[in-house]
Amino acid sequence: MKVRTRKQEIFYTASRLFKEKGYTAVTMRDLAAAVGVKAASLYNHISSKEEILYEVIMTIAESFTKGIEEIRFGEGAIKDKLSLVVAQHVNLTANHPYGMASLNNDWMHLDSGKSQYLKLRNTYEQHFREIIKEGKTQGILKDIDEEVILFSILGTLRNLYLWIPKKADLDRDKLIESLGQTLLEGIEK
Amino acid sequence: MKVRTRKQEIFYTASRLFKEKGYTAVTMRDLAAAVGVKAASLYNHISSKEEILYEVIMTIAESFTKGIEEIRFGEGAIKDKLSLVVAQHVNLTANHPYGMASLNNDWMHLDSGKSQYLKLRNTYEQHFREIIKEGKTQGILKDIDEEVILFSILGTLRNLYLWIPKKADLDRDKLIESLGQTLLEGIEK
DNA sequence: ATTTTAAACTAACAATTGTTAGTTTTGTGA
DNA sequence: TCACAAAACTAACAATTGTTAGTTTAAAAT
Repeated sequence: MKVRTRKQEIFYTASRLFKEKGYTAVTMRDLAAAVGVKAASLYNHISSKEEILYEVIMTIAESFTKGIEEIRFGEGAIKDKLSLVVAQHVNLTANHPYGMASLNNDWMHLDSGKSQYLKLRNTYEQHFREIIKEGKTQGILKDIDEEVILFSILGTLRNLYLWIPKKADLDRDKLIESLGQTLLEGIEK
Repeated sequence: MKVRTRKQEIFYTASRLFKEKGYTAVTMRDLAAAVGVKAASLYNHISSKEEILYEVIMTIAESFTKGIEEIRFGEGAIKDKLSLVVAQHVNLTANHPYGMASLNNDWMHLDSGKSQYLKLRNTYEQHFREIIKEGKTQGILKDIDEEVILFSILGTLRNLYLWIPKKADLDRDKLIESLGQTLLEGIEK
């Protein structure tokens, strides 16, 4: 995440603080200090605290939904599509290591944007569900409750932001590979 | 979670609110209103807001760590132990549907209790890791990076609190069964 | 060099925060 | 019935919150 303008620096720094303490616990004075400025000065660049949250969350949420849409309607076998979903998650998380925390934990503090966000999330989950359904129809996936499959995979992927930073060593392609294997083929021999 | 005393009612109601909005965003006046009392009255039962968080989190955290310790050092095959870990997670989450949210998202707002909590969590993860290691040593588990296995399973389990309430229909034993299968054997045929 | 614009500052606001002090009500056992 | 303890209340506090107004400094454009 290359930072070009001051406004972007504010968004980025905010997302970092949001991850550490959560949106509500981060004050505008905290943020200002981290940026190296007085609280009031922030308002030369942004219009409200919530605007920051909105920007951080929606940017990522839109990428996710757009991405899975392309995967779902794209070419390729179901197994490959599932691998692509895992890969997209790893990549987006690696690109937005901080923002993912707000996406997961702070979306309820969105005001006007909350319904927008929930709509995107529902759409995302629906696309994912359809991919799984098709896999079951084709007889490629086991006959396990769809919701269990969906939330099992999604559960792991949603937590990626917590340990991707810690596992910087494990390179990205290896992670995509082994995580995909774990989630799709299981861990038992 | 049967509530017996007013104090327990406060803890329980608080954990419910904490799940909805997060610890920081819940005010003592919010909590008081939900309990049907004025904010100051809460202090006849508790000594601080943080005490509530501490109680909610530590009760559950201790159950987890104690539980996995028994599993790890108990009898039985590794595969069964892994299933037991999944089962314990489902059961504890079902028994503490709200508190799990704080355990996951609000522990950083613990003051004196934070290091205690982190110690419990590390111990938990370490026991889990050892079970996985033994599985690999015995040749029962695939040769996938331990950390990937650990956090993949744990990632899913940590999110259980978000959808167990929504899937009240899927009965508990079925959930343990299908979730265990998904996590351990994978979803591909 | 001068004007204009962008971005920092200081000071303050009204509202909200967790918490305390002191008082009144409620319920229980003697 | 009375006394006592538990638990509610009102009122207020000091600190902190997001935000605004007005001003000064720095940078860019003319």
